[in-house]
Amino acid sequence: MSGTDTARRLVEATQELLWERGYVGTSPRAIQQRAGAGQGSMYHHFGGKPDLARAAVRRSAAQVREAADAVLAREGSARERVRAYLEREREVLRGCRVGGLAQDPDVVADPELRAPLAETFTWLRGRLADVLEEGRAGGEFGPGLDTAGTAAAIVAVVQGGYVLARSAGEPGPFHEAADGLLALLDAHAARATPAS
Amino acid sequence: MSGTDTARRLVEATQELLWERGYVGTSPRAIQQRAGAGQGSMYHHFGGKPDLARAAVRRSAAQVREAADAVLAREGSARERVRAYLEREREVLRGCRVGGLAQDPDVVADPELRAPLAETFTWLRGRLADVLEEGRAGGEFGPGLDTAGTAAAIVAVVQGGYVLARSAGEPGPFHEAADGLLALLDAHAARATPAS
DNA sequence: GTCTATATATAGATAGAC
DNA sequence: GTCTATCTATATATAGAC
Repeated sequence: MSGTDTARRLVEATQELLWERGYVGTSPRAIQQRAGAGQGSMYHHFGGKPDLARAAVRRSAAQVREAADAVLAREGSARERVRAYLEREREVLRGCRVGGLAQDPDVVADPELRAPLAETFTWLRGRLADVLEEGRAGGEFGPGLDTAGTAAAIVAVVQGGYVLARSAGEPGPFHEAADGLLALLDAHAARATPAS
Repeated sequence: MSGTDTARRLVEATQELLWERGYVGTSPRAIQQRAGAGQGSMYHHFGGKPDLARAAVRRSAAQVREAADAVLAREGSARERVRAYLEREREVLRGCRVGGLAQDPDVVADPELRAPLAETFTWLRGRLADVLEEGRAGGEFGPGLDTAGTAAAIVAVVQGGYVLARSAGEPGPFHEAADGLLALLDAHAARATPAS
């Protein structure tokens, strides 16, 4: 079972390094050191860096989807669940474990590496669209709300918010963008239920 | 003058490579080959890769600001200028020359490399907020429009739209997010001038 | 200003002992 | 399963000739 444990540690170390340094910035040597595993060990369990990266990216993508679903499945209005999703984000300056990899040309060029990214964002947009649709059906938003487009905008604001925050060196811009989007969504809610 | 020309070609080659492969993925060797310059030439004009990268990032940032201002300074309503900015984007799958660098840890860790990114997005958010403010003053939007927050959301949707598009392998998600945001903004416009 | 030679470190992996 | 030795290529630069 020690072997299985080593394989798991190698994948986890790769996940961390991919998050921090991207694919091109992650070396087999760094993975081995962080996992506390030797070279022979790594090449015994995995075919090499691309093989390890594929396992790591699949796992990170699954974790991101799970974390998002945990927030979106909570009780509350659609507006409240969207707000919770936008404000759930932590460690803004670290960026997104999955979205950050889209910047790497070697990732987008490899179908097996890119697939988990595509699946994650397709799923997330659909999940958010479902939440918005529930809200619209319940009269929370006006009937004209473009649920699919709004869902795509929400996901984009989060991913772009990371870019703005990392560029600024502080998390402020992430929250400004998220709050700005929520305020726009509230205008739609106000139309459905005019203020007293 | 040949030296000046070589220096310019080195900077331009570095700009292209930073856009395509990021900082960590760009080698001095690749820069020299793309610029058609020798090693001695490169190290005569620049102190090394970080020095060259600083010049290249500053130039790319200035070009991005110039291109954005060209669109935002055009004639038309605020809504129309925001739409023009969102739809101006080309070559979506290549991403943003400036925002893409925010993913690189070596870029955000170097104050001189990160500064042009911070300046670009601070300027862009302010420029968009000004456009929205003009629209609000002219009665185009309701008085409750959060111009600064909306501006941040617009910039984030563009940067995040690139992430979604590159993840998907096709530009569709970029445009879906942009259209979704515009539709939300239109709800605010509709409140200012109720539909007949 | 540009060229070629040289130098150290790391990337990424294979081979074979244990 | 893990370890050490070894290997080729590249990253990133410096030195000094021309």
